[in-house]
Amino acid sequence: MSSADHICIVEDDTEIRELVRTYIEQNGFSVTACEGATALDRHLATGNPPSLIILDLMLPGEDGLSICRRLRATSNIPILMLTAKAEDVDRIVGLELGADDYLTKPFNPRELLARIRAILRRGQPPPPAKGRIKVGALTVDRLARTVCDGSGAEITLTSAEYDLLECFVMRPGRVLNRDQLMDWTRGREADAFDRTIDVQLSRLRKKIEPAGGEVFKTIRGQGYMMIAPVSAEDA
Amino acid sequence: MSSADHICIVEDDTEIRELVRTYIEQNGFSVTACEGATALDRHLATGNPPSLIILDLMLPGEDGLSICRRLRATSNIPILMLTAKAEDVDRIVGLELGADDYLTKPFNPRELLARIRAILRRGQPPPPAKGRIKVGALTVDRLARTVCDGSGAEITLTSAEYDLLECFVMRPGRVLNRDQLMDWTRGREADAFDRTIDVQLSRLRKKIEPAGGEVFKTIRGQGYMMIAPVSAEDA
DNA sequence: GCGAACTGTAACGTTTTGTAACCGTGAGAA
DNA sequence: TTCTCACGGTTACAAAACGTTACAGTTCGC
Repeated sequence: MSSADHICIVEDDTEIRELVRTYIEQNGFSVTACEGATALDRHLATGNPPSLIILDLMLPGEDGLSICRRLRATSNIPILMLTAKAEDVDRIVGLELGADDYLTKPFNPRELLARIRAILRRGQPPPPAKGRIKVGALTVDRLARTVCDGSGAEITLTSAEYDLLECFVMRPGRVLNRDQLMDWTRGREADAFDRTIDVQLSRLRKKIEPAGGEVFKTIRGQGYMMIAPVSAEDA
Repeated sequence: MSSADHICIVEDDTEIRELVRTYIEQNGFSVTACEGATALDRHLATGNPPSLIILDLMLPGEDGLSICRRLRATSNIPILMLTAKAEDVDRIVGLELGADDYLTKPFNPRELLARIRAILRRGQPPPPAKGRIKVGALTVDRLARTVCDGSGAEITLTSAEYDLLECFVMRPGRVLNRDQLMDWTRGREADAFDRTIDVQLSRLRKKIEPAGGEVFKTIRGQGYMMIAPVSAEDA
């Protein structure tokens, strides 16, 4: 989640709206507050889409359900629904319409923040556990355990190299430390001066970065992160 | 994916269970909803295996990880795991216990449907059925215990070679270690420095890979995996 | 009993991997 | 700024795992 994440809140009750705005601004997000559908549309029309929309269910004029349905027809911006009553119908309908999460009022602001973060962390839907995944210019096939470059030619990786790559592919955009990587690839702890992961990552880089551009970023003192954009390949 | 695809959902929370059931039924699947491991086992015992099992990670009694591991010992039915916490994803993907995909709650039903379809489209593991099975360019006839290449010409395998091949055909996409293979083909344990399986697999490769392309992948330190796509041959 | 085919064991060559060593780089201190 | 030092990148080498071949024991049909 970048520090510049922008959140849009659509809520008619001024008090709640400003409360939420203040709270999440204090926590490092930039916020646009909208009173209703019209203001939201105006904001979206600026061509600067938010990372997340918080949408009240009950609104004068066009209600949250309708807005949600309308947004979903054209966009995938995550939506967090607010509902006044914890009625099953609302939950069902809300989720069916494509909201990513919901919260019933009154809610704890920290709960709200936690859910915002959870949604943003999920970010783009995680890659499928099996099947083909695009990583920058590369294509990773989890069934065949192979990697191909942009032209479709296979890049031959050893078992250990592939295992390491897969760790990152399954957790894009996260910093993974050496202990975790050791655990996932070898199933054992890394002792203090173990450089195994560094060496393997060096070997992996040498093979795939000529074809895939910069794939890994080293986070000094912490570990490594895959920065190439990841998406499920649609057949 | 046939229109009669049957899906089994194992989830203790009644609300989510029924929500999912309703949603995927509306989208053309038939559904069996199970409250826990016991109900699932009962359903599987009917001898009418589902095309896919949706499995909640957190269950009272036997949990999802355990069920998944247990199912994988004997079957290839695709499994989609549901987890409440993003951290659990590490357990699912890290522990390699054979789930085909996963989704974190709360999830968007459209996302769920997309993943169900993706898994079924991959058409992963076909029935451990008798009859003819296509393995990449090859055709394996389990009744006659024969293998033919793309042109229909028979590739003569010895008995041990065929047995070994069949182990993989019955469990495509899974890593099989030497102990398992030894047990299934010879019915005995492999002792520490037994290279029997390696030699047989080498002989098998030499015979079938010229005709079938790359069929087996060596997973260093673990065993072998069949990566050629497998499907039941339609008559 | 004989020969051919099959299979397990041992041996040898190749590839992969962990360890150690060396060097470059960047961040913080002086 | 320069110095220092911890950290990470890379290479070299030895050990481990794997692929393959040769050979000898076994089985099976005749």
